[in-house]
Amino acid sequence: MDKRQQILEATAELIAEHGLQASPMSMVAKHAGCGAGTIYRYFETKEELVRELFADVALKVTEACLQGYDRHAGIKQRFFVYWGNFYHWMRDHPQTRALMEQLGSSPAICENHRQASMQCLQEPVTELLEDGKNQQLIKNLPDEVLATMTFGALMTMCRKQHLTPSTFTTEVNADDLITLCWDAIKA
Amino acid sequence: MDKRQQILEATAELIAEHGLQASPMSMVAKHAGCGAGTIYRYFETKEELVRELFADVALKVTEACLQGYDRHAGIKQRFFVYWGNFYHWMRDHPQTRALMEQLGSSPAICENHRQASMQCLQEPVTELLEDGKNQQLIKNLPDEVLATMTFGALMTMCRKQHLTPSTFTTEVNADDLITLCWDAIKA
DNA sequence: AGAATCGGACTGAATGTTCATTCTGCTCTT
DNA sequence: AAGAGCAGAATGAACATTCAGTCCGATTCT
Repeated sequence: MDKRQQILEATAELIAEHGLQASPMSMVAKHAGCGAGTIYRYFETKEELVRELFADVALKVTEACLQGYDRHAGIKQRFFVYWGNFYHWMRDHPQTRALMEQLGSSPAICENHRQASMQCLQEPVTELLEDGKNQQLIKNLPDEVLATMTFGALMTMCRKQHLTPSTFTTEVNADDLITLCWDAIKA
Repeated sequence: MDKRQQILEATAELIAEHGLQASPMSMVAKHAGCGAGTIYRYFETKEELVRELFADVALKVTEACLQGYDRHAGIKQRFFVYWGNFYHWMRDHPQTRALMEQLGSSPAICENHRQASMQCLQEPVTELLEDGKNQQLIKNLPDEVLATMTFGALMTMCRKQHLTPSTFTTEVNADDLITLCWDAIKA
């Protein structure tokens, strides 16, 4: 029974559901099954709690994205595996998605910490894009541009599907989405 | 000297800079050059203020997107004009962008109000996409998918350029971005 | 062994702060 | 001098954080 982990999980659930500003420490405590003071044995402040949570989540997502990812496979296949994993994870874990979005643009986390936490997520993509550009399979634009556009497109799709599923009359096919992204960046 | 407008503008500036939860009414009042009580002559609650602000901003963005947009021009040209306008506006008005993102996923605005406010922004895009699909120029996927992916990609690019301009070593060319999006959705 | 003591982990009421909102009275305008 | 419009202090609720004490397993003492 790892209290620290329990607190992180409780915080994740609450923020995903109610948003950061509507998740008081007292509620986090109740959700985690501990007293309010206990949280402060593990985290200096609410801000630190949130920062650690963000890092924790970024790590989990990275892990998910790399499931079955073979650094030495073809460019296109790697692209589909990585972003397919990303999309599925985000679609199936709306909690994580909401969390990353809440915290991704919240003044509660400074830009440096955010960058650091997301580093691991970016790294494989950068490598992939560089390889692709060398093989002239991918447009010759900065990695950050290609990565950001793909990330943004998929993330936004997941958000929309979660928040207003009613706007999508038919089932959305994951492969169609990744293909869209691939067509966008391919040379 | 329209007080109501001044209050809306002050709110916009503060939320864009500090975020919603860090923009107390007292600060809004100071920024707008009025007393705290005065705000309540124009808006019932903070929530209503924020809701109106969102609607106001969505309208302004729509207007910007339609600059020089000709409903009867070719599909590709319409696409470039509309999303080019969108991108430039969002890039050059980080305040508006931040606002739309803050309020776009804030529990402070209910999903219905959000939908209603964004209606006007979606409408021309839907028409464009339908026409494009009829002419077989555009992938046969639901409008919402195509629109959401484009919107998400560009919006995220603007955010990233604003928050961490340092990640972009070279100047980002707007046309490259729209081309990316066009390649994504074209048949 | 059993009693006595210690000390770290934990609790939740208390504290002080920050806000949204209200209210009292002031200031123009007519 | 009446009334609309406004300012800003006052109010009360919500919250992050603190703290005085409780609990319990381990350690030392008899």
